[in-house]
Amino acid sequence: MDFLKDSNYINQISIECVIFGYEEQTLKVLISKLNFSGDFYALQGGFITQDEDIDVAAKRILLERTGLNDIYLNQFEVFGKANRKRKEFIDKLIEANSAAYDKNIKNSDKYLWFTNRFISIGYYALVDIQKIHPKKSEIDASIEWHNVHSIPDLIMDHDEIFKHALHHLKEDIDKKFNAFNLLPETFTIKEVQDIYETIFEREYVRTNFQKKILEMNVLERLEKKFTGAKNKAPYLYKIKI
Amino acid sequence: MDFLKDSNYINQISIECVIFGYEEQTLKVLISKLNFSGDFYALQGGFITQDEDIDVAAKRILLERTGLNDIYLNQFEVFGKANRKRKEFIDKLIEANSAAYDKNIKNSDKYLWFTNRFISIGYYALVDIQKIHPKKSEIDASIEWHNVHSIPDLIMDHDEIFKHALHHLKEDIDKKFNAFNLLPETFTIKEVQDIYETIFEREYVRTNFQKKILEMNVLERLEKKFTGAKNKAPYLYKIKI
DNA sequence: TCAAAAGTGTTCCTTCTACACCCATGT
DNA sequence: ACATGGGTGTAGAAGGAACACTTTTGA
Repeated sequence: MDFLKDSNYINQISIECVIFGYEEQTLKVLISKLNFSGDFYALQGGFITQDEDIDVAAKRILLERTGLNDIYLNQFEVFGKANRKRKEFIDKLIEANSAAYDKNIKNSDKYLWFTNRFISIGYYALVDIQKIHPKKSEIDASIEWHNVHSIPDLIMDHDEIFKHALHHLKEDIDKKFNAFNLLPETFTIKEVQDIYETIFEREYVRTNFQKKILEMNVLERLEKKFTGAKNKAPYLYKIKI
Repeated sequence: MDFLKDSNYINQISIECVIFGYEEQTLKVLISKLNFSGDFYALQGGFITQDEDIDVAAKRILLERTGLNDIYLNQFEVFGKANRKRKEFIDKLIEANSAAYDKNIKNSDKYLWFTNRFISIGYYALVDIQKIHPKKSEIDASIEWHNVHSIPDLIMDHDEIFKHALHHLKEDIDKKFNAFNLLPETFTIKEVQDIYETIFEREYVRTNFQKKILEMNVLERLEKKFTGAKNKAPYLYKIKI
């Protein structure tokens, strides 16, 4: 936790990123297991330095965890209840790891900084799982993709933040044409349909779905994709610039 | 500006409220003229105390300015550019009011606190203009309703905040059925139509508009409203609980 | 009984949905 | 040739827009 020394973070504000990825008909979210005894799972969070736009801070956090710079990102909500403190969680963590900490930790600057009331700005990100190699931060024991339907209990109000992120994703997806960000640069309509069916947990009629997507007029048709399967090769598409 | 002494505000976070009202076919916004030489106009802002939910802080700010407690409120966006500082504005203000301040003000705690970088949480509120009597805060010279099409230049990025608020209002209005909050408890469909036509700057066919609103199924029909006009009395409606 | 505005019903047109049909591909 | 899945066209259903018609009110 020595990163506090070097940096010049704004007090009492954090960013929480809900990073969504898609793979094998499954919508997934990137969750860290913290590097302490006890099962502590968390979203990807971080802080904002004094000379950093909040959007830039969010991108930095994403870069640290995914290695990618140009990730699709959406600020969706601020979580600002007065009782939003890490105190309860940090105390539990210290208790579960009592061997590692001396008794005076609760008087330390770090402890006070961390257990203060925090306001969190929620972002959700959409990434192509194939393109990234999740990299744990210094406080993570591991960082892994979890099916959105089977995530572990998360610390603090991260469960709520996650649920709200998913809700906003569903609301935005047709308005902002952003589902394509879950796919590689080029993709077939079928792949888009799979994503929609996964996210909205319903089926779409193939032929109508095709029209709906193409009528959005945001895709550019490229060459055909020959997969070796014994059927007509589908066209590849990419997002129009 | 002595309020800083008493309170225990969170540093570097503020709330900015865009308060919309409706009157005489006009959408209006409540803007303060600050109590200093030079024409400084601003949205309704404030800070968050350490033990206060952000939504509660926004409500408190609204209560201070309008006297109303149960105002419709929507958090719509966070403004967090690194260069969001009041410094430029405060310096201009001090210059325009140099007689009132001694040379050392720029070393004062107040000056440092205020000119720091701030992250603002944007809320918009919808109120019935008839119900409130705008009350200026201690730094206001006056507080007045302005037609959204002719607001004065605002300080800092308040122009941008206002524009984004209006944009979000338009997006939300059908989704959240919130236009009714601009009206008294009971109202006629015609009054709702006037609001829609004002906000979206287009006309609606009366008969179809009536159906659209009633089919939302959020209104309860009450008795008729006899105005004395020589025409059929329209029904009054109120929002279903 | 007339003018003005509210409320209801009907027709027309656009859009969405379901499905039939044809096309390309590899075995 | 044929099984498989992609792409296009079309008829029917649903939803929205335009407008005619009826009702209510006060003069």
